[in-house]
This record gives sequence, structure tokens and C-alpha cells, in this order.
Amino acid sequence: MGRGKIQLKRVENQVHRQVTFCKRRAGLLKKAKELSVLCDAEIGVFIFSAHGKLFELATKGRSMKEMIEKYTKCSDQGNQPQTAPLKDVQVQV
Amino acid sequence: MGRGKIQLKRVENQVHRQVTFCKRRAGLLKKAKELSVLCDAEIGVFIFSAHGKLFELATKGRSMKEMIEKYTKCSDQGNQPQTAPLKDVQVQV
DNA sequence: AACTATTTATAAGA
DNA sequence: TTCTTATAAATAGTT
Repeated sequence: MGRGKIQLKRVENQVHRQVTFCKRRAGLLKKAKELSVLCDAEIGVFIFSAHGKLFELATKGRSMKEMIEKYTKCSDQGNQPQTAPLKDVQVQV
Repeated sequence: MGRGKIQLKRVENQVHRQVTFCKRRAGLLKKAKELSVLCDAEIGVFIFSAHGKLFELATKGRSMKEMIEKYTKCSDQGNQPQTAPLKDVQVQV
């Protein structure tokens, strides 16, 4: 989206990369919040910048710590999580 | 995006909600992957559907478990994470 | 930090 | 329900 197509590779110019990071980070968190509200889903997102700075989001009034506990329990119980698909997979919810 | 504006509230029709969940979940994970590649960031995302089904993504070849360990360390070390802003905040990286 | 030209995501519709 | 299309939304490049 924008005046040119993006190449799916690291943005080499450092200033551009920083700007892109800020814009897209905001966009990603917005999308996560929308998905949570629209579809009644609980979502946890954390982002480490290239320099190790942490950004996070946990939806539905939960803390990230709570989300992680829930995640861990769910994984331990052998629920096979849907890993990121290379191509989209349709999975029953 | 689409033929009508969305209301930022739970999609009441169950079929529509399911379709929206599938589409937007795929979109969110795609955006996360793009952000990771473009800006050299490490990103973890997990999503619980309303019925408790888990979907996850961890970028840069890491497992979610590794990501969570890194997150926990980072939080414990007192790095103040950037919580989800109500309005977008600009933070130096 | 604002502004648009464009691309991209997606809500409805077929 | 898979594919299409009109439109909303995100954002790349610019100022």
C-alpha cells in the first residue's frame, strides 16, 4: 500500500526502515485489536525491534503474563497450534 | 476494507464472524511476517478463537517458546514495554 | 509530522 | 463456499 510496491526484504536504508517500523507496528497492533473485537478473540502480540526494544499488546483486558500462561497451558495440553501457514490453511474454529 | 465500512464491534452474525475471523487472522499473520522481514524485528503472535482454538506465529525461525523466554527475560529486566496505546504513540527504537 | 497516490486488505456479492 | 469485485483502509514515497 503506498506509492510503490514493496519488496519483501529488509529495508536497507536505516531511516526508511525506522519509519516503516513505526508505521507498520502501529498498523499491526491496530489490526490485532480489531480482530479481537470483531471476532471475540484473545490476542497477544509482542515485537522486539532490531535493537531489542519491546512492544506488546494483549487484548480483552488481559495482561501479557496471563496470556502467556493461557498459551502455555493450551500448548501443554497437546492442543496442536496452527503454525503460521506458508499458504493460508483453512482450519475449523 | 471492503464494500462497507466496518463497525468496531463484535460481528453478530455467526457465519459472518467466522468468515471475518479467517480472513483477518490470515491478514494479521501476513502483516506480522512482513513487518519482521522488512524491519528485522522478532515478532510473536498468538490468537485464541472465541472457542479456544490456538493459532500462533513466531518469526525469524524461533519457536514461540523461545520468544516467550526472551519476552519474560526482557520484562523481568525492567525494560518498560510499550503497552498498546489507545492512540498511537511514537516511541524511539 | 502531514500529505496523497497507490497498493493492499477485505466486506459483500456472485 | 470458493471466487470475484467494489470499496475501505494502510502505507510508500514525498513535502
